[in-house]
Amino acid sequence: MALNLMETLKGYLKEKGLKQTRQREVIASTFFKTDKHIGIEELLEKVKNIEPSIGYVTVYRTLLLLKECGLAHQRNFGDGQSLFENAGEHHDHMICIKCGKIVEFEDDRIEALQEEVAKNYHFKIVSHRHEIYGACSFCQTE
Amino acid sequence: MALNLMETLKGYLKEKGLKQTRQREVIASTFFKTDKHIGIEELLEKVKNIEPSIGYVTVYRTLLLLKECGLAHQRNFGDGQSLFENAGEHHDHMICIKCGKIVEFEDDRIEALQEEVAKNYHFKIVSHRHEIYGACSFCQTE
DNA sequence: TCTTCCTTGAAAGTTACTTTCAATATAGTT
DNA sequence: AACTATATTGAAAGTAACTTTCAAGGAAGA
Ligand SMILES: [Mn+2]
Ligand SMILES: [Mn+2]
Ligand SMILES: [Zn+2]
Ligand SMILES: [Zn+2]
Repeated sequence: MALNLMETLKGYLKEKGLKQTRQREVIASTFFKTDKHIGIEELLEKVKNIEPSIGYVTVYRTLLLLKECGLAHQRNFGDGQSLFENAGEHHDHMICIKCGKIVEFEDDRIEALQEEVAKNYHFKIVSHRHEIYGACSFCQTE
Repeated sequence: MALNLMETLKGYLKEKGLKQTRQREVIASTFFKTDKHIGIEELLEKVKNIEPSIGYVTVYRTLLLLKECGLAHQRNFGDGQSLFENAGEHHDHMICIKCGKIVEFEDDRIEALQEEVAKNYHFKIVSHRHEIYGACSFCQTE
């Protein structure tokens, strides 16, 4: 999988006249191996273990690049910082306001009703976000 | 309506040992008269027409106060700044990414399905946000 | 190898708040 | 009305999380 993703990235770079670099290789491959929602600083810590000279800005720019070529999604769950995740099937999120746990969900019935609502207002959907905030199963017994 | 709202605010102030001031009166009454989603700067401009000496910070703090006593909701539609609106029936939003128009919607079926999803994950809902981004009816003919 | 254009990291800049602080304004008590 | 304790205000300073700038260094086609 990660190999495929890297190939996709390389194809995009070539197509846009951009260059392959050690930094992009390290940052992207580390990101592709991550299976959760990760912030810039946190990803920076990981890549620094491999290549200590890499800076915040390069991680930031590489994540924007991955987003641009459709390999990453940027999320904002209200705590002020962006989290990135590997692109995949569409889904929405439930966020625990006590422990920060993020649970992904997807419900085709909700998606369909959403389409219906938009249609009623002659509104053409480009994207959406549906976030549920509350207490996860572990955090309910205070 | 606005009178009732002002009374509610005054009750809250008294209850918390806070004070009634000319600034709070002007800011709150101006806000209560606003029927759209309004930013701090924009509300500041309005109140300055009545009381030019009022500053940004007082508007900011008063909006937090209104939020605290349940008379205002704070929204973030992704453009970086907060918008406030008078509290009322729960609803979600569709935001036009071309002209910025905000359309409110509410669908009990979606709300119910959302409850169902949360229940499946043993997740206790505290709040949620469901935002649809796209083109409003006016902005579809580019 | 040459040369052009891209990339990098540090530092500076930006935005939208958020906090601090000294002066001033409430409002309950004489 | 005067007194007093506490809250409020506005200007200015501080913060957080990016975002842009720029000079030095690194790809990659010729
Ligand atoms: Mn996700
Ligand atoms: Mn609304
Ligand atoms: Zn939790
Ligand atoms: Zn529009």
